[in-house]
Amino acid sequence: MPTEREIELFKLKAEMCKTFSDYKRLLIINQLRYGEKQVGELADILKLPQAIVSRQLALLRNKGVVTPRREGINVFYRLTDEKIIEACDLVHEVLLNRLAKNREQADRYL
Amino acid sequence: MPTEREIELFKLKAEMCKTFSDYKRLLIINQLRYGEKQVGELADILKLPQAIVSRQLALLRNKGVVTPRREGINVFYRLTDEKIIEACDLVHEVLLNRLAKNREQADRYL
DNA sequence: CTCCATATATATAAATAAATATATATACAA
DNA sequence: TTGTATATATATTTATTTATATATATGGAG
Repeated sequence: MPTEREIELFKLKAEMCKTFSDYKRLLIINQLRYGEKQVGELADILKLPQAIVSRQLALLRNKGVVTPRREGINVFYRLTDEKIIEACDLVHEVLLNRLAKNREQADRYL
Repeated sequence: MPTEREIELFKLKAEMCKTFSDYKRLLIINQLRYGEKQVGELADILKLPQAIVSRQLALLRNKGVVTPRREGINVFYRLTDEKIIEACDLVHEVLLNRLAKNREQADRYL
């Protein structure tokens, strides 16, 4: 049985993972892979309304996933920790493995 | 701008990440770190009702995160891919970094 | 300094999805 | 058929997403 403290940590982890549970946020994170980008720039690239991008960035920001930097009228966002990309890439691999397995399974019925 | 196919992949990734966005499911995943466990065993260890554990396992199973193995009356669950643990550990590190930063920040105001 | 334009953030309401508790169903072995 | 382990259904509560509108922050012109 986990201790209270462990449970608290798992709750924090769950909250961080929750920020990865929306594809638009994953798209945003992916855009920040190679460096910082402005809010409007993200909205343009992803063809999403500014308010949506800003809202999602706020969520990511509150959970410490991204960090803003204001430069005059613009705000640049970057990933707070590069390990976030590593984690996303691992999930990508797991997903591909799973899809490959499904494919195999499907093939057996052809 | 991402392609339709890319967006589909990100949606699948988001769905998988969504399974990590609940602390009970993270507790379950953590229990499976070193090998398979039965449903009732998990319920006992985590002090959760059987129906809840079974339901959460069903979610994880549907997204390919865990795999069941029936042995008579019992069902053993294991992680489908060990990379899941690596990903969770990365999130753990990111979280610790973040907490450390907050601590630093807090210290500056003491 | 005031007014305006631009970039970003937030508030709110409506729609949608998820979690929980409780009850019930299924699967298997004796 | 009975007991044990696991799974599912449903209703209720609670949280999340989206769209729309509005607010704030900053820099520049006059």
